[in-house]
Amino acid sequence: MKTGSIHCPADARPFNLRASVEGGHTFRWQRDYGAGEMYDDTALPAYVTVLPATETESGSPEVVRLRQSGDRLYWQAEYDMTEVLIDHLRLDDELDSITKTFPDGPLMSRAVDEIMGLRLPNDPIFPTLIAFICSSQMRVPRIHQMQVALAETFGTPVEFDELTYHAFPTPSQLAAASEDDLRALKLGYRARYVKDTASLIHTEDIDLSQAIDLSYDEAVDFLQQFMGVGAKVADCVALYACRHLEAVPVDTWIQKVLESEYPSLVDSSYNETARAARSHFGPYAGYAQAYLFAAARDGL
DNA sequence: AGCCAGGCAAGTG
DNA sequence: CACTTGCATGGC
Repeated sequence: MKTGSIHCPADARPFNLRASVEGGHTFRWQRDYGAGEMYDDTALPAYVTVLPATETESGSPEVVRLRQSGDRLYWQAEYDMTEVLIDHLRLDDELDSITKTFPDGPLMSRAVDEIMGLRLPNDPIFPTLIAFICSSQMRVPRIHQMQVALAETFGTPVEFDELTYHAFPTPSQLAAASEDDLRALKLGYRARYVKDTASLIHTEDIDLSQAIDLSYDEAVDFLQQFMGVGAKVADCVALYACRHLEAVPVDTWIQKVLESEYPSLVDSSYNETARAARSHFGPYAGYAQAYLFAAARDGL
């Protein structure tokens, strides 16, 4: 096992790992109570994820543990994860410059003050697509719980530091599950959507990574071909996995924020409201959305 | 007990 | 196109 640390570049500070991985933007990280030695000098939790085989040098799923101490991130893995983590956690994003592009407003100012350091993820597309299909009419902790159940039931086990972790299932592994198998994991009516989406991607051998190279509009159209993916879920996947930072997913929380703080942006149709929000919040509108979402959920 | 949660698909007018 | 309805589950 290798260990190492990353110091955020001066122009990319600050960083808030907890806000970034527990805020509902990614469902891939779990608190890791097995990482005893990572708790030596701090009360902050350690986290663990399993990178999909498609994202690793080895071509196999790889475990990564992470803990923050000040501006430094400590990691444990089988090989050097510096570049992978800089990419996945967007550590090169210059948050000061990004937040300066947000329009002024009392709620926005409070949100940036309180939650500064939140970074959007660059997550793998398939797990993100499934997670946000599961997100419909669900609360953040239960969405996370479903992803853990999917990984532990259908994902490839990976040994690390004498413990067993599980990668998120591949399209092939999920396509092999029956709808009843998925309902047993308490996915409810989303079970059919997950089954259909995994099966389509597997049988047609669809390359999801093309959504990164498409324009935002094209990416959203591409993503909505999948069962259970409407405008809002497509916006989430575009933002959190396809690097389209202008996407503004308008969920019930953001809808309430817009109604109270930005009423002129609200329209009866989702697409018109989201378009108005993209236009108003600028090139990093997705980041603005993330700060407003966190502020709303924190009751600011 | 009822309402709501990071909505969506299918049906109708 | 706009609007309505059914859908699983669990916490408050």
